[in-house]
Amino acid sequence: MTEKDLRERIKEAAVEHFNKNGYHGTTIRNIAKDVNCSLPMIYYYYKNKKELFDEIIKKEYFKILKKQASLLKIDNIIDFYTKFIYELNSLSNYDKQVYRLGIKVYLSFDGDEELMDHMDEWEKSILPRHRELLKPYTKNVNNEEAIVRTLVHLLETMIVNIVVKDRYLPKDEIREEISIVLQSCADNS
Amino acid sequence: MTEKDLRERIKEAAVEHFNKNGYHGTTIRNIAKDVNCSLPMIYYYYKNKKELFDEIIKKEYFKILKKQASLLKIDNIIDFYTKFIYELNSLSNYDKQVYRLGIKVYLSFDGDEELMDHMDEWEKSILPRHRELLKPYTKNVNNEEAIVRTLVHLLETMIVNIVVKDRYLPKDEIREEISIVLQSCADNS
DNA sequence: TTATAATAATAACGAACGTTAAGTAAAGGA
DNA sequence: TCCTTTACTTAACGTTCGTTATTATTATAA
Repeated sequence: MTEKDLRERIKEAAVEHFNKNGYHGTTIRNIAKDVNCSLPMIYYYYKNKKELFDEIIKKEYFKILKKQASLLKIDNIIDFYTKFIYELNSLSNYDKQVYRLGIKVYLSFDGDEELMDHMDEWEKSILPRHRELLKPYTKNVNNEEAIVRTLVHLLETMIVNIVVKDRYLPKDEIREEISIVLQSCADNS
Repeated sequence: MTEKDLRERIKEAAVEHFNKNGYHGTTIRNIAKDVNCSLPMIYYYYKNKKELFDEIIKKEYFKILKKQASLLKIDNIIDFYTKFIYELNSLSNYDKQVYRLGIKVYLSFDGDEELMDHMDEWEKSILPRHRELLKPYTKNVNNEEAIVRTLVHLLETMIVNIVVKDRYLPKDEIREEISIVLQSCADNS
């Protein structure tokens, strides 16, 4: 009911609606009804519908990505990646929905080109980051690049399964799959 | 201009619009403008917007999936999966867009629950089908299930890359990644 | 030729959309 | 006390949406 409160509640309801019905399927009226406020209050806190959507992607989504990326404490590389994926399972419902929305924009299923460009920047940093992480373990291997690519591809699918399809992935299944890809260099760890 | 023609042209324009703007972002008026016909002509051939969308998914999308699935002519398993993915690159533009739309529904990014259920049926058949395909090659291996799962996950990402993100995946990159996952049982081939 | 069916367009319907103008209620500082 | 700012509502705006009633044109078959 008080100041900051309502603004936040609007954003949370917006995430839910954008998630369920997409940008065009979401109406300001439905959001207002959900948070039990009048329609113009949304325009009181956000310039318009697009700004509300953009704030969710640009602030909330990237906040989650960066938090995930800062989890770096590696001893065993397979443990690390297993944990990296497994912890997505226990993301809060809100974070999961924001993540889902972000993936939707990333796959150009929603949002606009400007947001897409924003994401491309991030994506370009993914492969090099994992290559760096894996460097100590791939130095005795001749297909380093392919292994990094395969791993990143595998991680992507698991992320989609957990976040987008909202499935629970057991820790040992995650570990098994990562091990299969990294088995050729895991001996060096 | 003649009978069957217009109906088909409407569907093709619809695929493009649903793809670009989602179900709610697509308007009958825009489709009509694209095919250069009057607005009610779309209602002449399709009951309403939803039926137009449903026909694309239920008929066109599954047609593509089934065509893909019938490609079974295996001698070498890695060759087979490489070809299976590689040929997605040369899908026609229309087929690619339909495929993309289907994935969108499959990820519950568009469409409704009824369509989702339709897809779940199909998805349940995927893992067993690949397990069957791989059976001759995994009999001397103790983690058969994990390998099948990993492979299917990897295939999914590659499909998304080609069809959804519209990227070209070179044949040798595809083969490399599949080989990494299947290396433990490829010796038996 | 005439009747019938298929293919098309014009114009409009009510409903819902994003957005805003105008005003109210409460709170805080001068 | 009065004034300004903040938080909020009612009511409406212009537009666009999905959809349809009505009518015109063309093709086919009798």
